[in-house]
Amino acid sequence: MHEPRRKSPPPNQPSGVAAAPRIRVLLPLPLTAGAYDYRLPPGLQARPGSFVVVPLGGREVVGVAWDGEPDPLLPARRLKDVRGVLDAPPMRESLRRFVDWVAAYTITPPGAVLRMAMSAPAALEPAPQKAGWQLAPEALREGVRLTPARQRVLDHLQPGEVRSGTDLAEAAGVSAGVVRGLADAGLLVPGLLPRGAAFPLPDPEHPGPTLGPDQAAAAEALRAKVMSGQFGVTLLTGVTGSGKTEVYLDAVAECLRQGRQALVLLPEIALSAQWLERFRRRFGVDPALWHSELSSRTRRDTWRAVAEGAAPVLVGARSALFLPYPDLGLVVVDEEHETAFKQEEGVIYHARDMAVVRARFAAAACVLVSATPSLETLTNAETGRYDHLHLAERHGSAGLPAVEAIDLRKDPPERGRFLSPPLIEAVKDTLARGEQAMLFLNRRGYAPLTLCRSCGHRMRCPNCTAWLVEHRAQRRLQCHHCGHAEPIPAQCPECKALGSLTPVGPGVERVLEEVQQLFPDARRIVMASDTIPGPAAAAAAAEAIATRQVDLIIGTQIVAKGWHFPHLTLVGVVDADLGLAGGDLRAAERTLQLLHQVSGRAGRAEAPGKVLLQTFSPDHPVMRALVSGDVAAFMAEEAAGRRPGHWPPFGRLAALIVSSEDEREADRAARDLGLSAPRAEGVEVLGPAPAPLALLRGRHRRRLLLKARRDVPVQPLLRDWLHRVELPNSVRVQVDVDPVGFL
DNA sequence: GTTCCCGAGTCC
DNA sequence: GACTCGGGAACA
Repeated sequence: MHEPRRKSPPPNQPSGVAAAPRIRVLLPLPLTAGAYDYRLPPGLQARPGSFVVVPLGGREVVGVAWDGEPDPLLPARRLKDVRGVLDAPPMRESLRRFVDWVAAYTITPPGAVLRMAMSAPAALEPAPQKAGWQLAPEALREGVRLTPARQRVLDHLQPGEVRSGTDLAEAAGVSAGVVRGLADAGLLVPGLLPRGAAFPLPDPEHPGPTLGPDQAAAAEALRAKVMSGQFGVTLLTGVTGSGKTEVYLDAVAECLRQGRQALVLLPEIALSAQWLERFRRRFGVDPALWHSELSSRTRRDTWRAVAEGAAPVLVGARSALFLPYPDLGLVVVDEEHETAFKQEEGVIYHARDMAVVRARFAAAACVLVSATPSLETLTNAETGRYDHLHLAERHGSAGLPAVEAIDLRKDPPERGRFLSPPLIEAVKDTLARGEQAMLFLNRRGYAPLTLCRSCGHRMRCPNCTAWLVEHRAQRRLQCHHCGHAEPIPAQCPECKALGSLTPVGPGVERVLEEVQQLFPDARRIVMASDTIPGPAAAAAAAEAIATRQVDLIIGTQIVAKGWHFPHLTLVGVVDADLGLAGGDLRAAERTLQLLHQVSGRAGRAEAPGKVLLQTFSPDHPVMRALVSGDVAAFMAEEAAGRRPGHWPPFGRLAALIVSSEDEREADRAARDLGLSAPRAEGVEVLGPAPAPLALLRGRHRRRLLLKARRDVPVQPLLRDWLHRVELPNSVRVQVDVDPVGFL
């Protein structure tokens, strides 16, 4: 660990008559009191945003000089001195205001939010300088005879220029040994590499793909938004395959011309190999990336490059919202309806909503992109808060796939099987034509439930309210909510019957097994989070499919992400009803979005696509909307259902999750919270009730739901409420403002 | 009497 | 989040 370079106060400064000024310092810790006050000793300069080193308890912590007035009532003897000011670009006002805003909105200590904005502490240290090679002085090189390889190396260096050995060897097309040899001969001498040149600059004028007429019109409108230099939100919609990405990349280009930075948020950055390929085609280089799996070194370099403005385009997961862009001009949220944008742990926030706020404080344009926008965003577009651009047609020659429902009551699969005769026929035809087919089932593993045939015992997780899922490849039963896994027992743990445990229901592994029997000659690939663990595997799978090394794709929801598989013409949804059960407010909306997205994988090139939905309720509004393609009508119906009860987006929700390892304590705490629930006009508290996962990772969970009219600010109510109730320390209360999903 | 471990409280 | 403090358990 390096000692950060910083300015320290000069020693033995005579203490003058005037008291040293005080400043507020926010520390990246979940301190409920917020910023602390410190004395700024003479000789140190700090303004809001400066990164400062301060004592806390017995240690030193890096924090940020914050806005606002220090508390004059705090006695001077309780104050400590700022120890130093770091030589790093100060945190901008737009980011400081964002941190405060997110903290207030999510009811989190501001320090906990600041921690997300200081996620690469090493970046605050000065960049270590790396060594490279430069030309030796002219005199030393005179009269030396050179091999062509050596000459090429020297030709790739300007006088005074420093390049790294590997970079130089690669540019000259020689081995590293040639560079080494030149150095040994004294023709190259060591030098220090310039800092911060790690990110190649995307070129907005790089020739990109040609846009179709309505793409061009939408791009023009977005460019105008960026050029205005003002905050504004635009919803960009269009059917899958209409080329929305190319349209917003054009806005990114405009942002670059303006000299500002652009941020693109993707729901699953690990699966975005094909997206990156499109970026490269448009700009000639790779963008800077940000996600949780970056190495600490890349993390540090990227954070610093962003802070210095050296990474003009950043593509990342939700945490990229908290990077220190000096002048953010555009924020794009692609697949804005995706629930992956909701952070469910720690600081609980929705990155799509926070992206809008981030853009507002930065005076940036914000673009929300989706083929199936959330009802929230759609409603904002309809009321005029957001502008709306729509691409009506698929780009190029591709048409929309034909969607049909297979009524499983009329066409049931064989006993113990999951593919119905019409779906099997369709797959057979597709393969016979030499085209690719995909079977979609949003369930990992072999079977979601394991049951004892003699006593009816069901294998469940000891830590969670969930069935254990059989994973046949590993011969284990796994819990998908905690880390629990156990071998498949030979006998029933309850009645001790031997060989009585039976898998019930399908998972992708079981569909694979069925497909192996039905189409033994088809080349198959399973795409699920456990078979595609990272970006490299995702890229390899996409490549194998695009180059027709695969005939049949069996996958969970990861196949729904924006892939472009030109030879895929049939998509079969094994269980279209999955996800509709359960009391979730958005179950129907989310199922529609997911199935629409999966359907969009079919027929993206010349050959027309076909989608078959296996369902027990072909008359369900979701199935009807998918078959007719009239998503707008479905969303209108959905809105009509939510408006009267003031359900989101026509009202506000906040969930309190009370949890404890002790079930009775959880119950008591939940009851106490229920008894002191806020009573106000337009506010209603539902519960307490067991949370849908009543037991999760060994904690018993109860849930209360606060529902309020749209015009009621819920944060003051929530803060008051939590203040009023004394709870034992073993009980944890999580506040989830605007909850999505059922956790 | 000594050591170790955990939960609670504090940090300006 | 990291540190200290203090009480109680476990040991000699």
